[in-house]
Amino acid sequence: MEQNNRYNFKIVENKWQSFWEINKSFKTLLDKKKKKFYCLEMFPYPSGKIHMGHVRNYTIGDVLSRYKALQGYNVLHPMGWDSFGLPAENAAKENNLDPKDWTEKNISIMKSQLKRLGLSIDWDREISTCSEDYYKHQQMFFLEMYEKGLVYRKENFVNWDPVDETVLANEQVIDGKGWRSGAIVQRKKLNQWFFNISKFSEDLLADLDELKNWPNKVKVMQQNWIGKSFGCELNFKIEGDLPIKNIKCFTTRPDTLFGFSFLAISPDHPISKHYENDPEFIKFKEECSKTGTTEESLALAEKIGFKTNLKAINPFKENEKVPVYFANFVLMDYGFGAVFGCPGHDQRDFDFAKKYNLSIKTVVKPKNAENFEVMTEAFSGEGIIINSEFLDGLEAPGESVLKAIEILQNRKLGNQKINFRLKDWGVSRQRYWGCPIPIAYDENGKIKTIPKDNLPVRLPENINLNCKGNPLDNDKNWKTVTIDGKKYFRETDTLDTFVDSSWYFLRFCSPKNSEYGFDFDEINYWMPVDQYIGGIEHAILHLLYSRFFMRSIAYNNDKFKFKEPFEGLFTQGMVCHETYKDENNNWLSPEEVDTKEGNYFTKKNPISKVIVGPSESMSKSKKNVIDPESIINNYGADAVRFFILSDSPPAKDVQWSEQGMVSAYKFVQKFWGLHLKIKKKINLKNKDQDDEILKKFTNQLIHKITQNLNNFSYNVIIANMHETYNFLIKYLDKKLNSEILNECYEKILITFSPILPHIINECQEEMGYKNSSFWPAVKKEYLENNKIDYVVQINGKKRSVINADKDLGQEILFELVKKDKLLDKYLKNLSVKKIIFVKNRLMNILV
RNA sequence: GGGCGAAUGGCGGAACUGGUAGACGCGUUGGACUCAAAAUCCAAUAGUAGCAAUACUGUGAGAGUUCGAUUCUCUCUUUGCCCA
Repeated sequence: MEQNNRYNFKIVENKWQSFWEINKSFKTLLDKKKKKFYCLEMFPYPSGKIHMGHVRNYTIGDVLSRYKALQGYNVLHPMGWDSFGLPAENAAKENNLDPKDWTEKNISIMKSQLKRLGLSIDWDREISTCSEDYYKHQQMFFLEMYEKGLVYRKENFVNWDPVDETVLANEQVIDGKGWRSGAIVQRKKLNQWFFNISKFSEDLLADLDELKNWPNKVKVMQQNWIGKSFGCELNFKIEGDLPIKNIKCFTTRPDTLFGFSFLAISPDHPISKHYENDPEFIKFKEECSKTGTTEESLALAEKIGFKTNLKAINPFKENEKVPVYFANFVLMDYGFGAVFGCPGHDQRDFDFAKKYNLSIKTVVKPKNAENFEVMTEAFSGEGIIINSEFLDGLEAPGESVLKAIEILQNRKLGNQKINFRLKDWGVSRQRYWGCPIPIAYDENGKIKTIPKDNLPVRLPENINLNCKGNPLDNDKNWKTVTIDGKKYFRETDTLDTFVDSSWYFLRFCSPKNSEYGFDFDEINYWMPVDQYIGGIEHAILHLLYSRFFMRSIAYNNDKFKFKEPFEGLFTQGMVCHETYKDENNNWLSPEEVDTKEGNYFTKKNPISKVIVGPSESMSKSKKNVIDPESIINNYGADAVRFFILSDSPPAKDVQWSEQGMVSAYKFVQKFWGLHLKIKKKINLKNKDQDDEILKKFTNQLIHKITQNLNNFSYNVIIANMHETYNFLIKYLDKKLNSEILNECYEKILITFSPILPHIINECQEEMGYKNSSFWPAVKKEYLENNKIDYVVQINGKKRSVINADKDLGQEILFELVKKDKLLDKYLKNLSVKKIIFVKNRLMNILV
């Protein structure tokens, strides 16, 4: 029965997906004889369903994995689940479920969705961070790091949501309010666990240079985040009514000390204990605690201060004494919690000085300015030092800073110092659904590590989540533990989920190892990740934490043969869609919107108009999402893969387009038609003539696709595929040599297979191609043409194209130029002044 | 304010180390097939002038280097991201 030649993707895709699953086609084993390639995409959070961002991310990785496998690499391409985290806990609360059940259900849905994309994943290596098999190793790492002194506990300020009674991450604080409760966030001091990431500041910064296959943008972002600054530690002498002799402070601009007009210290500075009982100060501190802890919120908040009776002495001018203020814009954990105020040349200090009527001195002037004075705003640009005695005339901040430090050091008033912005990583979260911290406390609060044999510290089951504060803290039964016959209380904070994702790439190398998180033989073979692929939003935190984590577990351990976890990084753009709102300003999903002749209407109410907003990255809150599942159902995985790669380079955002999707679908259908035609032609067994044109086309195609794969120009590969179709469908009308066609077609199919694995496998099977597992080599002789289109320019303008033999000399080509009728009118009656000749390319004649 | 990028037809984008700008796709227009529509196929498609051959203009704006610049340099505009 002839099925009108239509390609049934449902049958074919299902057939090959089952084939891959049954045959474990993508299972990888350590094989030291083979060159390895570790391709990793950022693993998803199991939020319910996959979204288009996942489709794009995993398609890009899959194309690369399949290509590398065809090139003969032993490819590791695993997938897992970043499955601890707040959404599970919140969903469980709302629906009275167990976070574990909710998570596992989502995983099973998303796993089947990913399988339907036809990804070449070794599912035997699947891991899930919320499973005991995973987090028990993480607890082990925690204890090892604790032993090495890389983990510690200290009191620190956090964003506290007084309604939900929980700590909020900075990004969960929106306009100073809790993202869920809407309560005004407070600064609260809590005992927290910290990873000593700052110990590696210098190393993390310096090694960025080694990461040759990282986007420069990401390296710059990490550089800024680590924030190395060169400056000086000052020890101000203090006079006043308190038993305080000195206050330490860090500054990058000691050259502006002659503009010193106040000393600002953090409200949390140790000195504050002398004001604990002062009602005015308590009021002030309360006011300060309303400001968040982010640098941004501090920068935007109004500068307020509390004046002490202390005076700080200017180290350069012993007789000059300035007031000391507590100020809300000074953070305790940067520098020493104190900054010297130079209002003339720092905007924050300027604002503060204006408010409290402090003097504003000009000590730097722009290079070419005369009689310069700071008036309405601080001048923080480069310039020349003035009004500063021995520093006058120096270029600021270059030589002036060095000179100032030199003098301060000579006078024993300060020391050169490198300061980092990077702060230690607070990993405590007052949450249930996370990895328990393997620590307990005795009755006096003394720390007791849980013995390694007692790991894992399991999360309790059937817990009441609808309590205030941390559910683990409320579970008295779980909380108490007996170790060596003695009673202890467990740490009830769990680890930040960024810890989970800081080593999962190691776990993929040895996913089943129950003794330890990984096997050294295996990680030293597979690691580092050759190509890591994910969104730019993780440019700083996740990538920096992972780099830190690698260093910390390899600290004092020489078994690691690599240092950086990710050799290559690729950050893909987002998938965008127009946004829609109805007349009442409610977001509308694309399915609710109808379009007629360029006008948009809601489907429910065809009279009401739709307001079309800009195209933005797909997000549930704006409802501008397209569900991958229904798209795969309608068009098939191959077509979805083809479309998601087609319109934009992978590094840039891509615009979702229904028409583009349809066109991708049509391509798959058209290709099947082409395949049937080719098959017929090959069966004709016509062997009469040679076919250099087809050979040349095929070789050039392989060359182009190979290059485009190497450059992540996947959108251009899609164009190459269209070109191939356009070429072949016409070319088939000619009389062809079946053998050559067969040979070329086999190669063409291989080059298409990373993008369209299902239909290409089907074609290959139909043709009986058995040796399709190697990426075809290019025959160089076909890359260069025997005939060349020489461009002829007159005075730099293209006037004609002459098709002639390759490697022609200038004289011979010029003879051809003279015969060219198109060029007659330009050359007639004019003398040739000069000829520029580029071999095999062009001739530019100046007349 | 500082740092890093980006800007090419109606749209997404292509162009190897400076050498035919606009590949490929979408959209649009015209045509074929059809009672009709969809689908499919064919053709055209940067702008201006022209029946046409063709000519001129054209890669955010302006300058520069060069025989020749989307590509290199400088200034500016707009815009995105990161940091403050």
